[in-house]
Amino acid sequence: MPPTASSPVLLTKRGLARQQKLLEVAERAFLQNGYAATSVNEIVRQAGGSLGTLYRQFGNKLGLFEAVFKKKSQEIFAPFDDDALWSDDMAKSLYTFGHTLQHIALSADGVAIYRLVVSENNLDQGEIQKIFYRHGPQTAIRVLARYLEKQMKAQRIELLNAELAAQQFLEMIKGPFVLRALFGESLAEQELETALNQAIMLFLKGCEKTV
Amino acid sequence: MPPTASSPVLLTKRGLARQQKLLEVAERAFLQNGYAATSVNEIVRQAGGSLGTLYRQFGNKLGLFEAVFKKKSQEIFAPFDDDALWSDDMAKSLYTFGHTLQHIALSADGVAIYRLVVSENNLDQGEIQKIFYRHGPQTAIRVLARYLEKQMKAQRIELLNAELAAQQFLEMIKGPFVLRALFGESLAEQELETALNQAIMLFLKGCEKTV
DNA sequence: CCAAAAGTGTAATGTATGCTACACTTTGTT
DNA sequence: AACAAAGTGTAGCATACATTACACTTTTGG
Repeated sequence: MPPTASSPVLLTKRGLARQQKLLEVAERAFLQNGYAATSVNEIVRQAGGSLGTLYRQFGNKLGLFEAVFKKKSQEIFAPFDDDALWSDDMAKSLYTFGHTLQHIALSADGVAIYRLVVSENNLDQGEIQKIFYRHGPQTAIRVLARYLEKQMKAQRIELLNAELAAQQFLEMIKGPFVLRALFGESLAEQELETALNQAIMLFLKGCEKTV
Repeated sequence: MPPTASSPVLLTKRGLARQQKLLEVAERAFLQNGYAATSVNEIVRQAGGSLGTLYRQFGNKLGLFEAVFKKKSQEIFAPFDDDALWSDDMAKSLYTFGHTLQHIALSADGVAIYRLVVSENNLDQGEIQKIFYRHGPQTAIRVLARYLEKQMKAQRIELLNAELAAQQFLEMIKGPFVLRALFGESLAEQELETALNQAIMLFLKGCEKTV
């Protein structure tokens, strides 16, 4: 019987310590090797404790994965709850937002999570992935889209579709690098900078109001 | 001993037929389920013939995968050998190029191959993936980049980096949809159209020469 | 302080996998 | 015709995996 909200598992001090250690080891394993290639026995061997504890706490392998996955995707996208980056200086706002996003999306953990999302979409009929998508990228997109809509209403720019434009901006600054990051190439900071600057230039000139 | 160029396997008529059937079945299996989740025994069961034949012809599972993978990625990116799409009407050229690319990259086979590339990069130290990247996306990028460079030399546009701009254009028109396509959502033609039009608008206005 | 629950350790179960072995039949070449 | 190579079918090997079982010790709450 997997643990649920209606029948939670009571943890001792030791059990809690074990749970955290399990999550920590499991995170490293899943991010490094993916879901299928990760062995539950190996996780327990590294984390200490017992197989029974893992199964009592997480139900099964998928339960453990979900726990790791939700925790990690929330951590990764936390920086976007900050509304302080936005001003009426569009170039500056786009720069700080873009710079943050680049370094999140292209970090080791970022690409590892991306690989998980793309790889394992037959686990829960893709439900886990959709949860990630809504908590993660979609949040970032929405923040930017709202900002762009405000600038549209203020007659400073014109666009066919603000939400789409937000996605397109994101893709311009990270898209060209994700495969390379996945292949393990190290990206020069200057490359990211150039992509960001060119994206901002194209974007601002491209949608400025032509009176 | 896996078959190589220096010691090829001689095929009978029956053997050739079996090879093609094996490739056909294996392609479907790999694209659908990925590398690890595909069973060699199951492939033989569906294709007919014998396990021994498969191993004599392809050496091992990875050899079969390579054969399928190279064949399929060449097929997919074949349309870009055509130079006839390019004229000095930039909007029109970008539109036809972009439309083609969208429908290749977001097709069922396109996203399936993409998933393989992202998922299984620990097989051959990622060599297979790099081969794909150079044969596939990089070809498309280069064609567009050359065109943009020509337009730059003709003083019609200005850019920091033509190759990068080409990648960014590609990402603008396909990036927002790849995850959704991977999740199995069906994309309305009109959405793609909007993305393409907005990308062209942003791009052309964004880099036009300001005299 | 004492039952009940939680944690531990190890072993076992069942299943699926890639791959090899082998005895046999079919095919191609001289 | 005959000989070697290629194809077939089945059976089996070795291994790895998730999951369960069980006998035992530790912790917790009344």
